[in-house]
Amino acid sequence: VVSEGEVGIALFRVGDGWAFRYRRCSDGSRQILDFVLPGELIGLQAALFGTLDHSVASLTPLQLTKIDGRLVGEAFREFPSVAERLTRHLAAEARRADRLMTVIGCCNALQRLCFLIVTLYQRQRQRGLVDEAGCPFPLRRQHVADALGLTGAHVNRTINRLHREGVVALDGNRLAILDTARLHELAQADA
Amino acid sequence: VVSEGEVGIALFRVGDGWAFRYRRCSDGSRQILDFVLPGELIGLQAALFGTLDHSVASLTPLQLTKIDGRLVGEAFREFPSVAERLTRHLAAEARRADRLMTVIGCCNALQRLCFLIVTLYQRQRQRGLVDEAGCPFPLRRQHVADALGLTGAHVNRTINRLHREGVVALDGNRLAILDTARLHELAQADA
DNA sequence: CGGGCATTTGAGCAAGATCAAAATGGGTGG
DNA sequence: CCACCCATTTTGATCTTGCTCAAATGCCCG
Repeated sequence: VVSEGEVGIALFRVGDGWAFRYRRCSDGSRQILDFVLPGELIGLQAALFGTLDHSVASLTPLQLTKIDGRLVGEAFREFPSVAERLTRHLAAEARRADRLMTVIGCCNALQRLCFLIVTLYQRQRQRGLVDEAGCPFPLRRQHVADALGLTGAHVNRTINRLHREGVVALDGNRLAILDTARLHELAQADA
Repeated sequence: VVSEGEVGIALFRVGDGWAFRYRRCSDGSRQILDFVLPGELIGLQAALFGTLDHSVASLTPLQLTKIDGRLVGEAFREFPSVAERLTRHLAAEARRADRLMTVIGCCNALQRLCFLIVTLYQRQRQRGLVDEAGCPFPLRRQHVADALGLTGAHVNRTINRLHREGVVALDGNRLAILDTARLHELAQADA
């Protein structure tokens, strides 16, 4: 719903809703690189480079605020604190990418899944989006699969297993964590 | 030979030699996140955050220049063009991470290997490190495996296959590309 | 009620892992 | 110059995880 393109200096702030950044392989398969949560930015790379080497799509309806990308260049000259914050944001994304890559490269399906659940939960908790009933989780099986380098069928089996064992409950668009200790133990592959 | 730590605001420039950034999983396996070529920086994340969430190790003897990480903070205030260049460097690393993650998540062993060979070759060509006999390639089989999410044994079989088919020659510490067209065709999984 | 999409499930398959052993192949000290 | 040592590469046999493909089920919404 948002963009799939390559060009432009558009920068957006997501006021509300979820999106994700992804790349397609030559065989059509998709790798989801990161999820964009409410309050985060889309297109920072474009503002810096003039091109985006990935695509962005929405997971839920988005409420976007457009920011003129040329302001980014100016920020470096006139608002150093803004520039520094942008740079930190970039570095935080890079850290998430490093962690996800490590999990995809080193871990089995169960560990990957637990990692994704834990990180999405924690990112939402930091923003106060978690309540006692859990938190939003608007991903379909296929999104989970494409984020973790698995197939939808196998993700489904693995989720069901976690459910059967009483670790998490993932129904429709909500996530509830039932056994935090066990979940973290399984996801510990990160740091 | 360099660092494995977590703290410090040290920033280094690699004058000569190769290094790599990596993370370890709980089971001891290693994911190589990126390679650091001559002329590049180590520890930019540390300079921005005060911590590094990955480790760095050398692949060949390194000649390092230490830079005071506090200068980075100052750069934002006083040398906007330097700050902007640092930010671009960070964004370039992020792009490489996105590409590598996509290949690991979506591609088979042969495609992953070709991708790595192509990207390391091209990065060296940009720096004029390639001659008619090929270019340096100081990675052991295990480094290739850990960068691509494979095992050393399987990397070896795949490299031998590429060699047998006359696509590349990887002996000791040098890489020679014999059939550029075929190699790129196999590596096309990127963009 | 019906169409379309997502989830679920099964059976069979295959790419790559695992484990261990054998073969290289430099580098080094004698 | 040679013999030895250690790391790396190479190879084989076997196994497992996760993939593939397809069918069945369920669900939402018009």
